[in-house]
Amino acid sequence: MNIERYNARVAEARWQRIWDERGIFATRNDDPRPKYYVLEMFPYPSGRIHIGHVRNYTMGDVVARYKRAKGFNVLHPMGWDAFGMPAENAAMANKVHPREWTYANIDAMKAQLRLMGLSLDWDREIATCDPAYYKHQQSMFLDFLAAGLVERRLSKVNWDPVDMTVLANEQVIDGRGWRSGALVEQRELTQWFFKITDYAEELLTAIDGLDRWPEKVRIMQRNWIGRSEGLLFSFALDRATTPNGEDSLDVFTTRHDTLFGAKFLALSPDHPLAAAAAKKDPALTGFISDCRRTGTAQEAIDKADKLGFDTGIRAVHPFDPTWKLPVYVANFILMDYGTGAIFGCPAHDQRDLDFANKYGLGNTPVVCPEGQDPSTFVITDIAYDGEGRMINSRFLDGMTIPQAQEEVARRLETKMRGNRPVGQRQVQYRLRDWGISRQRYWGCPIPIIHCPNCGAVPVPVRDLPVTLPDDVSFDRPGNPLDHHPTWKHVVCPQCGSAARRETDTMDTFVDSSWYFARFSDPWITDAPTDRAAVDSWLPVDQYIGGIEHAILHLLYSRFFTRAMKATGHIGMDEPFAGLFTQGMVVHETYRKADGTFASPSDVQVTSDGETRRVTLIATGEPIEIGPVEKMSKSKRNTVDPNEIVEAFGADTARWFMLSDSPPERDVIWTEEGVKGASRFVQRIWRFTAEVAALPRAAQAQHGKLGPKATEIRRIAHRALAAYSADIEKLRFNVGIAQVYDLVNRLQAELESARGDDRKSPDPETGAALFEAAELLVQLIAPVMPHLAEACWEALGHASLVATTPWPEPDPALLVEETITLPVQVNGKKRADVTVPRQAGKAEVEAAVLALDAVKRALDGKLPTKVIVVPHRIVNVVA
RNA sequence: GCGGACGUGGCGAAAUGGUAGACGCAACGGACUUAAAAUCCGUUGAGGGAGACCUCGUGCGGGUUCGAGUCCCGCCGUCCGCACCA
Repeated sequence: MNIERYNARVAEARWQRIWDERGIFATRNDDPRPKYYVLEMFPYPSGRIHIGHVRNYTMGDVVARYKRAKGFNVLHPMGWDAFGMPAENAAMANKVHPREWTYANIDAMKAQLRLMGLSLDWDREIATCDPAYYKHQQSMFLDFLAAGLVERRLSKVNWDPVDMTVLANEQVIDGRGWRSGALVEQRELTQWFFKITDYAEELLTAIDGLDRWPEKVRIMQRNWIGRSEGLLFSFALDRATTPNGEDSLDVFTTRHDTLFGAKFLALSPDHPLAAAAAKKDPALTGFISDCRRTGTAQEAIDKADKLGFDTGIRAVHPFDPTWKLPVYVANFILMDYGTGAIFGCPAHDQRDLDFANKYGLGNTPVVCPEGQDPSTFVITDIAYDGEGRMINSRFLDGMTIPQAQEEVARRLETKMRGNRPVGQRQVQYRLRDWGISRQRYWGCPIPIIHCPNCGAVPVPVRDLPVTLPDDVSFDRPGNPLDHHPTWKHVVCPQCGSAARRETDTMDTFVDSSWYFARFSDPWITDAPTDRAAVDSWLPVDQYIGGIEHAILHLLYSRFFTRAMKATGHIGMDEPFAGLFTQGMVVHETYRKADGTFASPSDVQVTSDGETRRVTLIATGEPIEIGPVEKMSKSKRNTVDPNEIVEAFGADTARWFMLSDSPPERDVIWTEEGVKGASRFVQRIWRFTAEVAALPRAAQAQHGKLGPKATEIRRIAHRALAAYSADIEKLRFNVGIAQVYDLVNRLQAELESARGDDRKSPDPETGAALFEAAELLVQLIAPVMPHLAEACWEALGHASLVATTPWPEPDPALLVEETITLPVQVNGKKRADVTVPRQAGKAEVEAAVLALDAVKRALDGKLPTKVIVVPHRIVNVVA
């Protein structure tokens, strides 16, 4: 029999067209079946899809297709995170308008995505740069403003001098802009902030409920929020020493137990008291500006010495009015954590110790480790931050750290200075409010008008959206909206006087903080969400994306969902019930003799026995194989999804993406692996065609099937059960191994049924193989949907496998009457024993002890114990 | 510094405390073919043995257990995140 090779290119186009024509992936909100919302993080329209997108969307698509077959009403939408700086950079470089550039990219990428055969509901496609989308973002901004969740304040900001914009703290990596890589400067600007810190505690505690999130991400979020409990208290200052008669200084500490080990106080260089003191002391002014210079450079922070400047101010110890402490300005104190001032206890904090040693301030240990003699406990270069008992601490002596903390807190809370207590317990967070103002054109305009009389006035809702002007120039750096001749000149909606439009746009992280909600009903025009739709679809059941969004995007989305709830746009707190972070696609690097890199598509890999050799196709030049690395333009180790689809088909790419590595781990893209997947495509096609041609008995009469047919059915149904469980758990690589194994076994059954003379199997076996082939096709359908349709058709079906319910394994086939157990003697495997499934312990034991191999292993010794783990293993102990 | 993950054949990897290495890749041997491609069959952790089999083996050292890749303690190594957070 001559079976034509499966032509992926022709078949894939055909089935994509058929799916399209029948509209089978369009999702209805009024579908009564249980919902399932699967979402992959939407892409930035950079121009071409990356192989990493292929991995991401394949995973989502497998889940979507599987859940659809399982009877769920599946929402699987796609959109575009379409605002952002690359569009402006392109505008500057190529004189193309950001809108044109963006939409051209969207068109190109959409065409690429379509080639992947993803079961997406394109009717719900959204782009965040569409006024129909950002209109609602503006209205929610105003709602948040009204609800007190937005604030405008003068703030020191991270200024990226290359991109000429403000960056969130999270966008500053090692002191450099996350996109430009430029050294970030500090500037003071008036900025809009979302008050995410109002939700710090809730965002933290709710992490406990995110039980389908990776533990890694949950920990990262916890650390980012950075809760710590401590004591806020004030030192009295010796007014004779302060610049303007200031009489107290607030500090925050988590180690109030060490108060009797205090040797100094330290202020941030940005602290108001430091500024006041600097006005009277030029040397201090110089010191402070030195601190600012080293402040942002990345390595400087690691290696910078602890530097301080004695202000001459003296503070009074809260438990001893005669005990005076020097107040320094120190370069390692952060203004935006706590109060921007600390007390230093050198014996029990390494930074304080470094500082004290440098300035000769000494140290007094106040916590002595258990078992150590306090009189010999001395601190020199290494601070002690472990547990122990209090020493040298007057009324605290002998207490544990928690006891001492409690005692100090209690005393300072009850001690009054003036009409307020000296201290109070406080919770501090590292999390800071989210500054969203960006001095860019290609973003969502902030709907505010600045009026000289009325201040910052919201744009009336009837005037939304505030749209971006089209006629902008990118000839000079800075914000084109600000340069625009007319756009910002408006009248105040309240008093009618000449006013100025806010020219800042929103951080693009705002755009991506609610798109998942918009997909629930992207058509509604008078509100961001339809409450019935959004509350029925959300939370997203399975969200899939890269680990790089573990903090920012996910935390912002969690905040935004709460803010939307507070303003009536959604009915829940958490947007993503299940989260999966997939690994990257990595590739070998190829380095030419001249040190430059060669692209995988320009080289040929050959293997002569032991060693793999790589040569440049064009010249035959030998190439050095470098380490496997993240794909990047600079290393040229990228592969183009289009080329892969062209050469092998989307199904092959999809299959390979999931087959080689666990999905959370990086997968190495190899030409050999892709070819292996491609071979398997042909193998399934051939097997299915062969089975379709077999004579087969009519269905049913399973009850009296012969052993051969029963075994075939058993193989198939077991694979079905195991595979389904693997897909449920997103263990795609293991599931795929099941499929390989299934085909191997079925092929072997087919060959053995044919016998040496290549005769056709009997009709009963043919029917069993046919059923097995049907199951096989259904199993592969989520991963290789086009091939599955083609095979399904070859098996004689007029229906689409994409709309066929997921098969259920026959429970009777999952158990056998006899089972084979491994037998161990003293923990080493010596034999197998086959016993009836229902065999009791005694029966199994007798069978095992009768085995020759067991007798031999026992070597005449008597067994002292026989452990029978039912259906698992037997261990004979002698 | 703090936090986390990981360490299994030549490679990617499997393995509810229960037969370590499923499955794939690569490699080797063979079949088919004038030949190649494609396909199919076999071998493939290390060592020993003609063979049935035996010994060793999951980074290192201990421990718990009838039984440990898996659990506990202590090291070593690699990767990731955060980082002067009081």
